[in-house]
Amino acid sequence: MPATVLVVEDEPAIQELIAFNLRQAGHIVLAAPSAESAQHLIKETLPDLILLDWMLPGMSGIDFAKKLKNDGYTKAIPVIMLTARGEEQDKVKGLETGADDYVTKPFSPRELNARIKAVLRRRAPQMTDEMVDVAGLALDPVTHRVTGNGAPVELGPTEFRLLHFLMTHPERVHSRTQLLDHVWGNQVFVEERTVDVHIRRLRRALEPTRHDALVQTVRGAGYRLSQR
Amino acid sequence: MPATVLVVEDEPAIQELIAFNLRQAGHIVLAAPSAESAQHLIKETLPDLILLDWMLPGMSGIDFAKKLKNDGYTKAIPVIMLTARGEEQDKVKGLETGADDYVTKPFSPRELNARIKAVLRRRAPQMTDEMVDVAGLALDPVTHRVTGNGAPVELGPTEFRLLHFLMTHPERVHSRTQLLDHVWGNQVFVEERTVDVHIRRLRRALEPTRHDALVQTVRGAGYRLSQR
DNA sequence: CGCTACTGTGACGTTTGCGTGACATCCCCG
DNA sequence: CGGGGATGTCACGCAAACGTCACAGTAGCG
Repeated sequence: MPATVLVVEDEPAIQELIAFNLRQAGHIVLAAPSAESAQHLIKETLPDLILLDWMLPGMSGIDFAKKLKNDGYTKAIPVIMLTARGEEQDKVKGLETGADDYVTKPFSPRELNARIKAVLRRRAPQMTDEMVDVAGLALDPVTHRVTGNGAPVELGPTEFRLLHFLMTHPERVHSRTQLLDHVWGNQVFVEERTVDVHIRRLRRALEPTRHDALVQTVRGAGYRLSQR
Repeated sequence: MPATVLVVEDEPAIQELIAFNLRQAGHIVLAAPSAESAQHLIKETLPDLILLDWMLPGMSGIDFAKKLKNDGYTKAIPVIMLTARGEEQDKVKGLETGADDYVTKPFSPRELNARIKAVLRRRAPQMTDEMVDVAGLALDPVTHRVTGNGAPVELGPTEFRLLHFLMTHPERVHSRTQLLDHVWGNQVFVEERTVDVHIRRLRRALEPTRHDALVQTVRGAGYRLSQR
């Protein structure tokens, strides 16, 4: 899970250290030496997380966090405070301002990464998890099981997501592009023909119970899941 | 009797205080500062109990409780309200919304723990302390013993909690993240792959009685305890 | 009836996720 | 303080899953 992280830190040495570790962990790192430059970057790039130094020149980290809160950003963007001392008072203050967590310097890279992961995890959206049933074909996102007239159906992860999407949007024709967006995620680049192959694999898995007929091809347009 | 408790409280100081006491009492604590984040956590982790602040930013505790009731959650998950004043009116309102108990701030840790114990006992007699049995694999939380077809099974503490959680939530697929939340508690920061290793150790311990086949891998999703 | 554009299908090389053993560290108890 | 169990992390290897291609098959149209 690569994330875009904005590091607001005036000390170049620490800045570099943090950035290096984050990049090692696969994150995309944006750096801002001051609160002012940070504000611009936030508006422009909407990072997934902000690492905010407790002490900043001009405007203190705590004031900056308050400002972010007023602007409505902290609701969307988690903030982790970096503080030099581990005093309880600082912790409480930091959390009061809307920070989601805090880390005391010096910190280990592992701890920082772990906390970042944990904070991001809390914000991650989730998909609907209700059972879907179409013409005897049943899919349960919770148990991750698919049955055709009661008999178990074996599917790979991608086939599962593909079927889930089709079943939650039946009758409607989906272009290959749309399917790539919804099933693969719009950040990935894969050939459109890849969809064909997965449709094929899905159909094959549904063959034993004749449910493969539900997956219909609409020439020149895409695919559709019929309800009958 | 360890239980998973979700604390919905926006005040960090009180949040910390409650969490500390609950962990002392052996509970696993999940924290949410707002109603929104709480909703996500509830769906993800299905806590055994919810401690709900009366006053919350954005949505009041009472509204949130109503929402939970409409979603059908309060039938399964007990709710204890935290209210600042002990006025009779609040109590009535709170209980009307489906809360199972209420505690007035400030409260003593002892009182809170007692009420938690009472609510869990009253509301969910089968949940925490009862024996669990799945396909000849029996786990007794009270004696802390596990047997496969009568033969004793040796487990470490973590493996025991892991198996207990899986057995009390069978069939359902749990992501590594969810397992970390439930079995480890979200205050610890460990790698997700650690779950794999403990699954491995659990399987090895269950091998002699062939019960290791119950612990199934769902590629790209997580793990599941099959009932067959 | 034949041409063309589009889709089905099998095969193949690559990637990714998971299982597994080994190792370092921590913590408890003697 | 030292020894042993429990735990977290790492590295390696394998197998499932994936994406892509080539070619066969089919539908639609003039």
